[in-house]
Amino acid sequence: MQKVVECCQPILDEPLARPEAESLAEWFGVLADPTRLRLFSLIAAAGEACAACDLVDDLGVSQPTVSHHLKVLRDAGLVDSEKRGRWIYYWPVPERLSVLSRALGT
Amino acid sequence: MQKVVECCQPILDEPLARPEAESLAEWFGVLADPTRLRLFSLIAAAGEACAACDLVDDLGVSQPTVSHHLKVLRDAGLVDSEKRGRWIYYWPVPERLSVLSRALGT
DNA sequence: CTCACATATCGATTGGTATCTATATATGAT
DNA sequence: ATCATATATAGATACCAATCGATATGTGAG
Repeated sequence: MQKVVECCQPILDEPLARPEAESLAEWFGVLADPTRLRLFSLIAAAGEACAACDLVDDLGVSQPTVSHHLKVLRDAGLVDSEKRGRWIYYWPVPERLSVLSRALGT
Repeated sequence: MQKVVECCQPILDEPLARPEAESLAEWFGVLADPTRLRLFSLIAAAGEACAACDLVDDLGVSQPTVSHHLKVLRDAGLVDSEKRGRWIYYWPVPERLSVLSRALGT
């Protein structure tokens, strides 16, 4: 997720080159886990959320697992976060979804 | 990919339930492989294509690997296919992408 | 200062999947 | 009928990612 390839032509339009395909596949991979999707959706629907406050209980997975998924989401730029006291709050970055949406052709 | 859950509310709108999350994640998983993305993109850009005719050479992976990915794409409903003589032709089913697009919120 | 708690990291396990080679199956051409 | 070729399957390998328990780290409360 480091090197950001300008992503991407709608995949229906012309054959994806290898680097673009790798970039896109990585992004879709972030969304290809049900726990992570629910985590993101919980954050997005709430507007913002913190792990201990809201997320661990709702998801039914362990705290380290939630922590891991939050890191993946943050690294992918799908959420942003801020530390407030002992808690870290997360909120969605919907522009990232738009990029994917566009690649899907809409 | 068997049981088709009515999919899905835009994931920004309200928390995804577990079954919907699993469904969506599975679809994104289909797109989360660079070889498979390029394969789909090649088919879509060409309008239609057959494996031996067009695909194996361009992708640089073995014939069984292409066959495997084509099966995944077909099972997911992202492509449809028809046998003509010795060849099997594939074409894209873009409506499937629209479903994902919509879940992403556009 | 100490304690409780929020979060991150570590190490291990496990399940899945992409890929290959080898081989089987199917089908049209000669 | 035989042969060449398109596709599928089988079995093996290798890698990656999700998860957990245990533990470390950081931070505010009292």
